[in-house]
Amino acid sequence: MDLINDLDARGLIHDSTDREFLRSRLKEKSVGVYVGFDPTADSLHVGHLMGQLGLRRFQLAGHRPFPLAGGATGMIGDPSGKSEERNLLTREELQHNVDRIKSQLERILDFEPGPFQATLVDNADWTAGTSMLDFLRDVGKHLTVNQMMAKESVKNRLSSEVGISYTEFSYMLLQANDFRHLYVAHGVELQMGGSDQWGNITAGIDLIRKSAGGAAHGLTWPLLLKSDGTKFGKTADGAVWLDPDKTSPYQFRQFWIQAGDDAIVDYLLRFSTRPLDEVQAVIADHLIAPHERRGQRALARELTSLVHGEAAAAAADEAADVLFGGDPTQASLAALEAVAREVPSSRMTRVQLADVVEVLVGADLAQSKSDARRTLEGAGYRCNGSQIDANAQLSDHALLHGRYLLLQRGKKSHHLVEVFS
RNA sequence: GGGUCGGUGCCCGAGUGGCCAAAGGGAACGGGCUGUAAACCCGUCGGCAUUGCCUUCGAAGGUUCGAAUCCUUCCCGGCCCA
Repeated sequence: MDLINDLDARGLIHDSTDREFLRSRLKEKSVGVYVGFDPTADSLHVGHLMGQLGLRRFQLAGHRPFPLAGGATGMIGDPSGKSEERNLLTREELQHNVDRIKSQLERILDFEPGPFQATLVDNADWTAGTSMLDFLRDVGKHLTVNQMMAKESVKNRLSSEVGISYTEFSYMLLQANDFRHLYVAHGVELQMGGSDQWGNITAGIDLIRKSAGGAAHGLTWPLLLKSDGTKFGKTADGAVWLDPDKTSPYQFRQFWIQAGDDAIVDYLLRFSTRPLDEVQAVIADHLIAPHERRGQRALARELTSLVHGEAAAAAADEAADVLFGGDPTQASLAALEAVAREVPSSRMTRVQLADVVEVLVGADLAQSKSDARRTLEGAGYRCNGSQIDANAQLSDHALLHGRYLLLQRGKKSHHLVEVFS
């Protein structure tokens, strides 16, 4: 099966330029392909995974990926998919974000020298030094305002009350210029992105045709929405980040584990980089017994391993076994040490255990003492797996392996206390 | 600038002098059921405290024994007029 059919079967093609032409082009040579990532935060999140994995699929199929960090475009702000004008980041914030994101982009692709090696680029490198006059002559001249206003992203904002600033209106030109630069400098002839990027991509294709006399291609994937229509990748706690300091490998794993049955089949197809027939086997296996969530487990393991490494993924699995699987008092020391790495923990003396309410607040398992008391009242806490009440003496519980107490609020909040004397 | 309506707890939204920490709904959290799901049922949902106390109803003052509720000034938003 060729790459285009593979992407299509996975539901990853929303729109593309001439598909047959693209298909034959991808067959005849190793194509340079780029995806841009905007440095609006100091970490990428699961939403960006789609772009990173898209590049990975191309690399695995023998093409050359160019992840792009938007050091220049981030200065402006992409109006696509945004209903309001964005606030500009300071240069310092932006530089910080670009640095952090670059290191994340380096994880998923292969940068070792070779015929299909990935190349990380930053559009600030070829944009920052360009003068306004040069830009207007070299880029602006080739695209008409008429075309620009016809793009969906611009049209939406023109008809809304908030309008669009000249700055954001210009964003498209910068992105078009990026595409042309990569086309000329590295032979990149395909740009990919979410479906909201279609207008920006075609602007680049136009620019390349008019000013460089070349044929470039575009491909977009459907933007992922949750079944309730809200943005994918946002949980009640906020975004699910790729940065382990912002979202731990354990939490990252849990995000996928907790995917609903209605979504997981789609997620497997779109996020797994395993061969399609293997993915389909996983799906078939999953559908036999959805309640066992084999699909969720498989995808969680694959992605956690990809983003955080195999060791962290294994530790996260092990920690989850202890937290959700069974009796903590039966857990091995190694498993508890895995838990200690993945859930919040603290060290306390035996004496500090005396006041249950204080301990729960201190462990961040209650917002206030009142909250702790109320939740105790409602049998919401467990210590080492057994429910406790307001009169509980934590020191009565045997320490796990002579060291730990595992506190739990409800089913999903945990805290490990290491007790020393 | 003139007029008018409004600003209440995470959100929406009742409340027009004491019975108001403030109805109701949603979100959230906990319990039950379950599959670490959905739906559903139950409970909690300002803080501190073992009957009580403290801080909240845009802000600051004032009236009153007592104010989210009345008065004054200010700030912010909607609508209408200029």
